[in-house]
Amino acid sequence: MRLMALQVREAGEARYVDRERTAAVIASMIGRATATDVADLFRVLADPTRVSIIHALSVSELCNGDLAAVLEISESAVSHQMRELRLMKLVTAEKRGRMVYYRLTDTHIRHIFEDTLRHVQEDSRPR
Amino acid sequence: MRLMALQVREAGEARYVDRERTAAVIASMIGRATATDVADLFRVLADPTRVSIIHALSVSELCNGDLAAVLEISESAVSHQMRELRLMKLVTAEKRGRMVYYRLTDTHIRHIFEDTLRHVQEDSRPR
DNA sequence: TTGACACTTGCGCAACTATGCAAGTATAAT
DNA sequence: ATTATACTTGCATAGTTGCGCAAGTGTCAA
Repeated sequence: MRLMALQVREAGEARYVDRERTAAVIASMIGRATATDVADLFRVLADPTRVSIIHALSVSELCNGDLAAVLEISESAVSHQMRELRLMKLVTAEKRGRMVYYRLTDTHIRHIFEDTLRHVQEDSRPR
Repeated sequence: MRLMALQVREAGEARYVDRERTAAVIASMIGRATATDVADLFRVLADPTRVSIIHALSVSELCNGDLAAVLEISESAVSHQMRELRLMKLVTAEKRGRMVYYRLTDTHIRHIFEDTLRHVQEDSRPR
């Protein structure tokens, strides 16, 4: 015998809610902190400049000046972004002489990135 | 025999560039349009509210009001975000009566999302 | 030492984003 | 018809972001 509780609208309730469905959702809900952590991670990848930087570094380690030259943007812009990428642990910086060499941190973020790049390139093929 | 062109600094050049390394990077460079496409995709996932919405929809299809109740945010906020998610093809909307039911579009974005959520939850375990 | 080079950083601002509010549309109930 | 419900949307605004500029730090050369 199955419980029939499809839609019990209680009097005085502010808005209609499907209790059966929402109960399951609420049970497996992620916290606001977790949602923010996930969002922060994606946010680092959500800028064309950083996307280009990450792609370039997936080919070779590069110093700040190399990145600026390759991407044709200012060294300041690169430096600002590298700070963010370092803070979010997506790259590591190694100082050699007066240059700073950047390298991708070996995490699965790298795979997510390459995955998505491939996906986007496939999608825009038949255009 | 291997070409030795490690670092040829030309006089009057604005800034030092490692030509050997940058040549390889430039050859496989992605265009600005592609970088923007990738960034846009990540940008949709780069907000805690949208992260929560996507997670909720990965459990069950839900209408606007259900989402507002479950996430404890306004219906307006949900609606604004759903517009974006629809535009970016992450969800599909189906109108039934006066409700609009949202469902995740079945793409690999879904996998990227679940992958990353798992990753973040692992990372924050030993805290 | 003095100077050039490679990079970083604080400030500021233009551009963008998330969402509340209030008005609007579509559907259903009365 | 009127009214309630479920959702959407334009506008306004507080908050955020990317990066130019100019000054600052550390390293090497002369």
